[in-house]
Amino acid sequence: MSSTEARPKQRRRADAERSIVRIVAAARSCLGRDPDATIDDIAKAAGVGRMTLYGHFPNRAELVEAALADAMRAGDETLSAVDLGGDAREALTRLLGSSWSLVAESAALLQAAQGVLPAGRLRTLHAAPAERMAQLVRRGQDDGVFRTDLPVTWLVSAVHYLLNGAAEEQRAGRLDPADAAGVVTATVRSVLVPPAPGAAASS
Amino acid sequence: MSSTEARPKQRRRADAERSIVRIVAAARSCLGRDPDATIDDIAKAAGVGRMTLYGHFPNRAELVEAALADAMRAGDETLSAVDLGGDAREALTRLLGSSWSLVAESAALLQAAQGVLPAGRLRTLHAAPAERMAQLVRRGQDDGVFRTDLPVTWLVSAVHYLLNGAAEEQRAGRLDPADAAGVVTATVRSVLVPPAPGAAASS
DNA sequence: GCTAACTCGTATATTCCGGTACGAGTTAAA
DNA sequence: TTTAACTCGTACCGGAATATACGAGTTAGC
Repeated sequence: MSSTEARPKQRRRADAERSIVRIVAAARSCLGRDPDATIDDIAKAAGVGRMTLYGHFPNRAELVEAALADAMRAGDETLSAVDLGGDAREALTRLLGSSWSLVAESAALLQAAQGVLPAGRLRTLHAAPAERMAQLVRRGQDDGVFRTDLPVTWLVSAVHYLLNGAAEEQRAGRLDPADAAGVVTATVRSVLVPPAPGAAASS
Repeated sequence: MSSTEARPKQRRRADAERSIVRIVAAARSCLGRDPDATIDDIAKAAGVGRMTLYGHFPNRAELVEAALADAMRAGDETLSAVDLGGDAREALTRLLGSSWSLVAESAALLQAAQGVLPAGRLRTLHAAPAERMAQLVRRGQDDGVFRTDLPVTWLVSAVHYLLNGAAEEQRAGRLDPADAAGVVTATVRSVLVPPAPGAAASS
């Protein structure tokens, strides 16, 4: 229910539309690098005056919300192209392959949003990709290839934390970007696949 | 090389000693809840004036460093009591059992430190527990019960992210504190134990 | 070409927080 | 008991960042 830019139908001049697009893009890029980039930084990166920015976004919170929403929308779009049929484990590999780059790009953005957005707002924002993953997990469970001894919500969260953690490692230079995707999928897979039955060490 | 409180040998009056202890404890508690608690909050929580605090810690950074160092020292102490012998998987369970509560308490503290401390400083601070875990992982690998297809540094990091993630889930009320420890160990175990050999779905 | 929408600089207010200055009162310890 | 260490309030400075005020110039769209 934001009053400014969340109206796609609202009549606006073409240049204003262009400005908004550039601002949101700049916000994604800047916040993707530094979670607490300043409004000024973003405006500069967008090639626009700070005042122009304020003309479209009443405050910082609504700006990062718009940026995050845009990133999620774009991400969900790419993800929707992934074929989730067939063996759930292979589908997982495909889904992660597409997800990884997206997460790596906007991990810091999410962190930025975390400090500004009203908590629950965040969850609704990335409910879509989370649900996509949850569905895949459930199907894998039904097919008997994914573990059922842990709650689905936790499994999805765990995947989320592993992805974001890997993004951080990569940004810190402790994880070679070339290996990253493979490492992530291998790790996540072993979280979802049921533990080897005979390998139990204790009760 | 800090000049204020990092001298255990320095002659100080008993009440000063007491103040410092209370301040550090308050810092751990406050920052453990809110990563950007203000200096004033901490002073109040310690039942001490802000000026007293500044009398012992020249600036915020050194305060959080002291708090983190104290938390790590205490943690490392408890962890050193854990028997890491025997089957590596059982040792892992024991180690996680002791680690979990510690992590859950000071997850936010670490986040606070992340934004203030000079990057590398952080790593040296919790080098001890990380090394402890790394050693266990390596031994498990040598014994053939832990996977060897991923770099040890990543495995340790992954465990770290899972622990902190679980702490966050618990704090958000999405993970029952009663189940948490079990869930965490089950998840971590499946990350470290080699993937079931026959279960591979694709190349 | 007229008008409203848009751009955008500068200047300023505000808020918050960290850190300093000063100084008086209090207490531990020789 | 004397002294130095410690406590601690109040007030202030400074920086950084968000947000507002004003007003002049520019441009899209009818």
